Amino acid sequence: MSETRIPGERHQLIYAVVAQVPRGRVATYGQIAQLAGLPRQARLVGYALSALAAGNRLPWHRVVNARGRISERGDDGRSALTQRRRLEKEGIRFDADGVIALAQYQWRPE
DNA sequence: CCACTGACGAGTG
DNA sequence: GCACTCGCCAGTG
Repeated sequence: MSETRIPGERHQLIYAVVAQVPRGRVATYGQIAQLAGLPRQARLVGYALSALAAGNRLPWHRVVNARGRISERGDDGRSALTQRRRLEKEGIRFDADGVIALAQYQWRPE
C-alpha cells in the first residue's frame, strides 16, 4: 500500500512528541524522530523546529543534539542563548564546554 | 517547475 | 577521534 502523506504531516507528528517532553528534561533530535515514528530522520526534527512560528506553546528548547549541545541556528546565536537560559531556568546544568549530561537529564518516556 | 537552503545523526574509512 | 557521505522534508524566490 502506498501511504499518502500530506505535506506537513511529519511536522505535526514531531510537534506532538516535543510537546510531551517534561520540564527539567531534554530530548535529542534523533530521539524525537524515533518517538514520532520517523526513525533515523533526526534532520526532519530540525527542519520542523526551524519552521516553528514565534510565540508557539511548544517547549522547543528541550530539544538538543546527540552530543548534548545546543545546535546553532545561523541567527548569530540569539535563539541558542534563549534556549540555554530556559533550560538553566528548569534546573539543567551545562559544563564548561556547553554540554548537558544526557545521562542525567535525557527524557526517558515510559 | 527548478534550485537552494536549513535546529541532525548513523555509518564508513 | 576526525572528515566525509547520505537520507529525508518543507518553505522561498
